Amino acid sequence: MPELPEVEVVKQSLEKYIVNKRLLKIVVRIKKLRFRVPKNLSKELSNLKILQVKRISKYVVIHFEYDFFLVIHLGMSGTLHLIKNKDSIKNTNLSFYHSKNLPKKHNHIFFYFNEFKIIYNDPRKFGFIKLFKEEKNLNTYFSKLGPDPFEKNFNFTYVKKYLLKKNKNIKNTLLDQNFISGIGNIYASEILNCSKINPFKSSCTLNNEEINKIIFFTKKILKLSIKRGGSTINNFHSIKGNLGNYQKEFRVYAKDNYRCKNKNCNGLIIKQNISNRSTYMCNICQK
DNA sequence: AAGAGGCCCTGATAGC
DNA sequence: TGCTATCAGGGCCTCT
Repeated sequence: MPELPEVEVVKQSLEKYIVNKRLLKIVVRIKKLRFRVPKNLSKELSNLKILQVKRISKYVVIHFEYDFFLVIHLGMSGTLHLIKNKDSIKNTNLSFYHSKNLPKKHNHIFFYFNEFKIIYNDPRKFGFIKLFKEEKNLNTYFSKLGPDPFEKNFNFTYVKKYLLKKNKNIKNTLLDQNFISGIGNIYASEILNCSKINPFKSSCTLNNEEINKIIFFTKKILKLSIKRGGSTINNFHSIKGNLGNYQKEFRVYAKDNYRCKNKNCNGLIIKQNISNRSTYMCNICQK
C-alpha cells in the first residue's frame, strides 16, 4: 500500500483524532511482524498523552509526552483502522470508519483510547513498530535517510551531486531511500514517465534538464496524490475508511498496452523488470 | 563498497 | 472446481 502520499494521508487523518488524547492501553495479538513488537509497549505508553503525529519518509511517528516516540511502518499491506466506541456514535455527526469494513483477519495491534480504538492490520506482516525514548535516538534511527521531497534540501545541487556518483539505473536510485525518502515502486514509474526518462538509464548520465524534470515531477506527482487521498490499489484508505483516488491518474503503473499520455507521444506503455520489480514505461518517449 | 538479488509473509488472480 | 505458479505498494541482509 504505502508510499509517501499514502502514509501522509494516514498521518493527517490520524492526527485529527489522537493529538492531545491519552492512550489507555495497547493490546498486541501478534508479536512477530517484520521485527518483533517491542516488549512492554503497553506498559511504557499507557496513560501518556500524544503531543504530535509526524511523517518521516514512509513512517508514521507518534510523539508522546515524556519523550517517547512510537514509529509505525505499514510495510506492503499494513492499514490503520479507527473504530469508534458504540456508545459514543450517537453523540457525533462525523462519519467514522464503519466496523463492517474492518478486515476479519490480521488485526495485530489494538490501541485503546477513551472513545475509540485504532487497529493495526497487516496481512503480509512486512510492517513493523519501534519505540524510541528521547528524540536523539529517533533521529539516529533515521539519520541515513535522504531528504523528504518537499524539503528545501531536495534541490538541484543535491540531486546532481548524488547522481554523479551513482552508476545504477535511475529507477533504482529513485527507490533508494538514502537518496530521497518516500518514493516507492508506483511513483518511481510515474515520475520517470512524466520526465520522459528511460528507467534503465544510468543515474550519473542524466543531464541538467533531466535532473530538473525529476525534481519538478516528483514534487508535483506526490503533492497531487496526497490531495487525492493517495492511491487505492488494494483497499488503501485513510483511517476513517475513505478510499484514495490517485490511482485514477496513473499514467503508466499497471497500464501496460495503454497509450502513453505524454503530449504528442503515440507510444505504448510496456512492462519491464528492474531488480525483480515491475517497471512501466513508454516505448517511444522514454527510449 | 556499491549494487544485485534473496527473503520475510499472505492473498488475489491467471492459467491449466 | 481445484490445483499450482506468479505477482503485489518495502526494506533489510548477504554475497560478490
